[in-house]
Amino acid sequence: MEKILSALAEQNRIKIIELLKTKPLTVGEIADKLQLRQPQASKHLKVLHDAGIVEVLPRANRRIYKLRPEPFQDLDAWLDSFKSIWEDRLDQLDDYLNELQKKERNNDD
Amino acid sequence: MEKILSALAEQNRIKIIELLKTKPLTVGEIADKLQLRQPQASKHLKVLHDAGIVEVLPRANRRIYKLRPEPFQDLDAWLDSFKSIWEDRLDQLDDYLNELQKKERNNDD
DNA sequence: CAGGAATATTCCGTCAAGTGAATATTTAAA
DNA sequence: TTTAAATATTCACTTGACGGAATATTCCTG
Repeated sequence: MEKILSALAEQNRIKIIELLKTKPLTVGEIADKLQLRQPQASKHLKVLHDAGIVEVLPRANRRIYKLRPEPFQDLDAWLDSFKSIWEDRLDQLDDYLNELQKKERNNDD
Repeated sequence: MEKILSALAEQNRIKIIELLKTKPLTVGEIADKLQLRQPQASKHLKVLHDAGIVEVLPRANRRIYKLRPEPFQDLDAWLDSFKSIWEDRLDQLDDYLNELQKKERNNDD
């Protein structure tokens, strides 16, 4: 999970994947649309590629980059495990405070 | 989105929020469970707090940290906007390749 | 009010990541 | 086979983030 999150935790790369959300694009097109120099675009795409977030389709001397669904599905599944916190978090806090008080009472013995 | 992702993109902080998923905890408890020194725990919690991922409840000289649901909801909503890629991405690629070929044919004129 | 527990902050050193510029690589085309 | 286009890689530089150690702060308790 850290690898995916790290790869996504950068402004330019966020913009890149939001671009690719619409459709696959070549390096040059990405650099153009985001006002990036070509080497920077390639570097960011390499980070995304190493994290498995994009894949490459060579086509002549172009490289078409497109999103891979897996990391997004992984993230989604991971996030699911946090969904409980916006359902029953008040109960959790109550439980915890009660527990704390119990400990403190025990210490008084 | 970058702020949230950056805050989450670190192993120790991932572990912290996974701990807090169960219930709120104090700094000392978090440091204990994760084998972190207290200052490091405090620092990571500060990063999470600055990103709005956790909130603090002072209770005497303890600080109880708990997850805030909002950033997770935000992330979830953001991820939703990518769901299409694992539904109709093949069509997208087809479209794109057709488009590319059309451009190339035009260049031949 | 002195002492101790819990937590936060600061300082320092190190290392990873980002940018820019230059260059290498690959492929198509003349 | 030389040239040009598209992309990747390397190098040098700078900055930000992390860890460790020490210290400051806050609050409770005797």
